Amino acid sequence: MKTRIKELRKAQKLSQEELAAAVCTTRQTINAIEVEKYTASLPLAYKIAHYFKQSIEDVFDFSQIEQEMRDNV
Amino acid sequence: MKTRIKELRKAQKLSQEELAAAVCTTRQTINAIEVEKYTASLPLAYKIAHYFKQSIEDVFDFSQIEQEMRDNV
DNA sequence: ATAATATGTAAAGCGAACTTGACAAAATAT
DNA sequence: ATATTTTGTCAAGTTCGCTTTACATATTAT
Repeated sequence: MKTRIKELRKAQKLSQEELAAAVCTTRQTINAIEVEKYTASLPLAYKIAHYFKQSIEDVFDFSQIEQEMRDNV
Repeated sequence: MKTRIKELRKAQKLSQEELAAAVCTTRQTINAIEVEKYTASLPLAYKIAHYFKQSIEDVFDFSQIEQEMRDNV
């Protein structure tokens, strides 16, 4: 799933490790989410979005899911 | 995690099975989320919230997570 | 140029999210 | 009262999110 995490993180000049610490997870988890290796859990998605003072919908891109629902997959 | 799913579902007079079909999952999964047996994934949370034309933050209750972050757990 | 920091990735392992099939109890309809 | 629908739950199995450890490469600082 595409996200704006890298963009928001860079804007604050934070490393993956610093963001990880801020949301109580590991650098590898942040990296995996940024490079779309897997999708964040709901609680982690909330922590990340909230850290950047944004809504989950603003940080995570659900257009593919909407597409799936349109296609009734 | 507490949610407003049951409340929203009842307001529309939907069964768990009907909601499940609408968001492409199973009755058991909807039930498990309603009775807080486990937490929805991010994509499923989006589908459910979107189905009710609400934001994820409006349907799912993150107050416990905010509490944890305050307590720095 | 070299040291330090940041990023990408991989493997092994654990628990959580989800599925399918099934059964019983509760609620609703006839 | 009885049939139907709805809800709760359980067990077994699969996949996914996440952690830890580790190593290699890339970027930045001195």
